[in-house]
Amino acid sequence: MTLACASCPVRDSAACSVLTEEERNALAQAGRTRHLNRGEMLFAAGDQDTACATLVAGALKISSTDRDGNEQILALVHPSGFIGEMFAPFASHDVIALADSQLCTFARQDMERALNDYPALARALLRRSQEDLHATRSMLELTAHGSAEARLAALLHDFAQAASASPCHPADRFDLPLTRGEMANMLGLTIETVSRKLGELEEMGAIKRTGKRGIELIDPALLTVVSGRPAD
Amino acid sequence: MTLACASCPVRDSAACSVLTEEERNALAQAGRTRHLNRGEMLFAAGDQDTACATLVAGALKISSTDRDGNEQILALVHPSGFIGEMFAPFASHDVIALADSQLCTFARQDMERALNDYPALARALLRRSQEDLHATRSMLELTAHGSAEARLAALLHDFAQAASASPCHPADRFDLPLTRGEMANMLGLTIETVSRKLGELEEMGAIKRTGKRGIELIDPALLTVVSGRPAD
DNA sequence: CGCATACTTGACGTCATTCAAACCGTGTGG
DNA sequence: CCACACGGTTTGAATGACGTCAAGTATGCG
Repeated sequence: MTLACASCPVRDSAACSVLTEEERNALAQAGRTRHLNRGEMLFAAGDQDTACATLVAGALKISSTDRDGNEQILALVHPSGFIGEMFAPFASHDVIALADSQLCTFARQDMERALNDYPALARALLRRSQEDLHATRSMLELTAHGSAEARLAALLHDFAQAASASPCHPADRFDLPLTRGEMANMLGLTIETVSRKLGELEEMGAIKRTGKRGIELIDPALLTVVSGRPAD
Repeated sequence: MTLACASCPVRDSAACSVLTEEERNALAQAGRTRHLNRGEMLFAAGDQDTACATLVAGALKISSTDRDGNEQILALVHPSGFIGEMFAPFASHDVIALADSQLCTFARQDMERALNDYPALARALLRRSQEDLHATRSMLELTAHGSAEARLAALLHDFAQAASASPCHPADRFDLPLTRGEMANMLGLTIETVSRKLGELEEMGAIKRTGKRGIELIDPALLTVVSGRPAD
């Protein structure tokens, strides 16, 4: 199935939004849409012919599995995000759908050609890559020095931002996009610790849990303080 | 002082190595060399007019400081490495010289122009950025799940690689480029823990310490096992 | 209803931190 | 030359945070 850019929900925010209409159409010739069900894998660490892709809808996780079989989530990918190993000979991490997802994929060689043909695309991807780098470094900052509570508070804060439409105001009510287990292994904690700290955050009046996944932000400022991160 | 690319020690490995002789000369017009003494800062988090730079000699650290004044080293930069905030309005981290260093700096607007004029440069920087992203993610992997011992072993392994001329064989003798304190705050540990674990690694026969900074790899394989990372 | 999956809660152990003291190499001044 | 102070490092003992193990509580689905 070829691409229907005209009706694409991320046509104005994805990397390809920097292209002219003409260029985009040309690129679209090489692309294919792909659907991934929750739990399905786009590619695995070690794969040699990894596709590149823009996420159109849904959510992905980038994760790695150590020798003991423990998974570690390294990053989440939201709609309009770009995935792809354009330079290394093989993928270093797994990419798996966290929810049913819609992708727009390109063969690696096509992507490489597009990078040569459309300099604006290379710049757009460079920008994204730098943003990803920042995000990853701020995770690193958190996991290296922060307590379990701080990590969880920061994660909740990030989710609140992602759940909100406006970029710099967190949503005051949202559903956790991850299970406890997924949060735990993203933060380098255990399920039990996540559960306990979530309870403590509720006790101290920062949040309120409704059901298993519903979160209401009672005191966003307190959450920010606990997280030890600079204010919004 | 303008640039002397002809005698540049990283002329074949830095980002600008993808340019033609002519393009490089044009870019060199905009560049300036700069010397930083150990401890001097290239720019600080929050700075608005950050320069871009290629490290020619020496070593830099990218670090951030939390509200309590604790520093956290997020990444090291080795010669031929590139630093620069080309897209965000201000720097998010400090960049400080770990050793006396030689840089080749460019004003941000000049760099932006070069990015437009030389598509190959944008691709080269994209590639670097992706590599940095991988490196940061593998640090993240380590600090999230790994024990103090594993983190230290991995760091030593990385140093051994960096100290060696050949890319995929670690040097069997090298000097630690960082103090205990710097290692500690890179790994999210305390000085004491680093010191103790270093002792334990020596006891178990993985390494031998000579003086305060000299390290000899007795059993590199053991080190890799302890680090929990995939083999070379 | 029965079973599975996700989550919560408690008791206990382990490992890194904290606090405190000693150690060592180096430079400075008497 | 020695005394001394200083930064970086090592070592020890006690505390505390998070992990582990194990039991118990929803919630959903056949």
